[in-house]
Amino acid sequence: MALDDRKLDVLRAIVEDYVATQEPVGSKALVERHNLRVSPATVRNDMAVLEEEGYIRQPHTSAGRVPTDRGYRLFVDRLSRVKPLSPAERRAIERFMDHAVDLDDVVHRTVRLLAQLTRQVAIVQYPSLSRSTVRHLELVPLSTTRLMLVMIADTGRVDQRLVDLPGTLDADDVADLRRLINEKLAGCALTDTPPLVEALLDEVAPVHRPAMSALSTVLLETLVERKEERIALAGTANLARGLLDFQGTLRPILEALEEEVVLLKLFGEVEPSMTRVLIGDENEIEDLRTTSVVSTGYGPGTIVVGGMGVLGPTRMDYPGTIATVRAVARYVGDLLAQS
Amino acid sequence: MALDDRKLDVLRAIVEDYVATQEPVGSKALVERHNLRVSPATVRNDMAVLEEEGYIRQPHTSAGRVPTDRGYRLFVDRLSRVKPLSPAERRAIERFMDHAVDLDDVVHRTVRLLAQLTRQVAIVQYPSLSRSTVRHLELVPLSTTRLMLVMIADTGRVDQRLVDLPGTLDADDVADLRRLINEKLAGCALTDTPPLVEALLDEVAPVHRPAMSALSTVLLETLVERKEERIALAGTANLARGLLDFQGTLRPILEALEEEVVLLKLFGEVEPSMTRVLIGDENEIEDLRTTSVVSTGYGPGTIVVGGMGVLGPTRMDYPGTIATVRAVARYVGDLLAQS
DNA sequence: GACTGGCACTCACTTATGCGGAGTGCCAGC
DNA sequence: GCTGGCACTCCGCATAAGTGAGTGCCAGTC
Repeated sequence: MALDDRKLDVLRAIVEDYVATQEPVGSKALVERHNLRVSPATVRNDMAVLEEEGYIRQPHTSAGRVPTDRGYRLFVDRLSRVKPLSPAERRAIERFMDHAVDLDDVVHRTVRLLAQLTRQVAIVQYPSLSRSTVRHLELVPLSTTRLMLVMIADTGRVDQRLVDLPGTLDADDVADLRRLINEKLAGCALTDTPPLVEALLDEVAPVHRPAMSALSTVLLETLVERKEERIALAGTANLARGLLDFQGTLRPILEALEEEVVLLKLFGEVEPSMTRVLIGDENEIEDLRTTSVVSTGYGPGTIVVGGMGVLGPTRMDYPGTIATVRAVARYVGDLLAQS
Repeated sequence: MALDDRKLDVLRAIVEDYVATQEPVGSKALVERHNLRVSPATVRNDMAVLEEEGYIRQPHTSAGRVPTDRGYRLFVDRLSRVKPLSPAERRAIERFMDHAVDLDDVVHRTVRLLAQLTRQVAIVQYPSLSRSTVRHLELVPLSTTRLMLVMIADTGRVDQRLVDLPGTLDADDVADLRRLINEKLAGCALTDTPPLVEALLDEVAPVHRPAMSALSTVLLETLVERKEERIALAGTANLARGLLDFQGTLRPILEALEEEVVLLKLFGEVEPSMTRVLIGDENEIEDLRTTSVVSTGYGPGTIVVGGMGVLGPTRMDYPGTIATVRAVARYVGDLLAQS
């Protein structure tokens, strides 16, 4: 059954009021606050239809109506326009982000900024190794039998690992190895490196085979296997604000948020410059079924190196949140493009 | 007024019962559960004295007694022995920590381990830069006018910063600079470096003065000013478990926990192998006055490179928590000593 | 003097009962 | 198809009464 325009208006009004007041909204209040040009009784009839279709529901008989997940979905898809950010917000983003000194700082600032602007929980994925390329590999001798391998990715991310050598190497040997691995690997996408690393063994002088072998093992681990993608989180205190939203469910939500693996799922398939909205039930993760997630990919230009987003009660200001997430993601993308 | 032994026994019993049940404890229940060899009436008299002295209090007339912060303090100082860890716990520590691959991993595992074992919020400070020494400085040319400075500390911690050069440098120039700064700075305690960095300017060929100047600015920032000490946090979900403990105060606590500056205060003056217990009111931080913090320093051998601890309701199992924090800190210290 | 049993009292917590109000569904009329 | 009117439902809140754990105090005992 098709919903006529007025019914959609009613739904929109219900969502907006409920989001604002957090209280079930009744027909009378509705006509007063929005200038629907009809009487409460008419609105009630519309509401009955909307309820039948599953877009709203009553917490109990003779209470006002509350949007269902399905109702929010319709609202997000068809009834709302993304609100442009206020100049103040734009300025806040610039002011806050422009002081970032390195990647770590960028990520930290981003996540805190998002949490602050949206007043929800913010989640930012560090630029993912698997989507970046090697900028430089550094070998630092710690002793004659021990190296530290430092990998610098083009996103600015730095990873380091210890390498225990089977034999000893002097400074010149290390320099040779350093030159060699950079020659072969610098500039490659991380995902392309494994065969190149294998090939390295043949390039090296026989004396250095064992060392190279130890090194390449660690290289592979660092470059590929170590998928362990990092996540930054902020604003969990905002969950406690809406205590009404999460009656007894706060605990499992906090627990889910501490599991990095779980969070990474949220960004599973972030698409370039696409904002994704996951509402309540739609969430794969059981414990997050009472929440909504607004997420997007980010990165320099059109490339996506990671995801960021916010998580809050299904009762959230979708247009505002979507706008904020997009704006921040774009800004961080530009920042990464510069460096 | 001195408290005789039995009164102390009563206090101990009250603390233990209250910690276990989370409910005000009455005189009758007390004699039943602990074999104090006296009647409830006698216990009541003792309780009256303890209350007068401020060690316990009644939530309301005709309720059982609850320990005050002062009561916990006495308990911790004089009435409890640190519980030895169970073999299972020891094994858990080893099993969990031995898979750590680098410093980041050590810290992450430590904080999660602590949270899990104590069922509280765990806080671990990354090995602090200011207490460590420079192991190696690396310069990586990103373009002819841009370098990445990577500092490796003896604790395994790695920091990086971008350096924009006023002019251009080729690979050999960079190599020269690298050699120079390592010659002068490697092995120094970070706190000792500022004068050495100043001196660097005179050591360098006049052509490279401007470059060195830019570099030394960043060096100073990285080595010293950048006190921004990092913190890892886990187990915030455990706060929600004791919802009874933190009625409306959960939000401010979560907020305080997100402020790294606040957390660092907790470790302000960690002392070597000293476990510090901060109970309720004793905490400097307003919002954390309803919580207790058990913290200790850690590091290789007797050196302290950072702090770790747990935070929970004042109603916590102090002997168990203290034992766990100590054991984990010692284990991590040993781990750092090895590398 | 220290401990005990007894007893009256206090006060949170629970259950029962009543009431007001917001909101609904339905219907007859325009 | 919209509206005003009306009876009905049920939540939320307040008041009232009952229950019980726990106390403070006192007089009595060892």
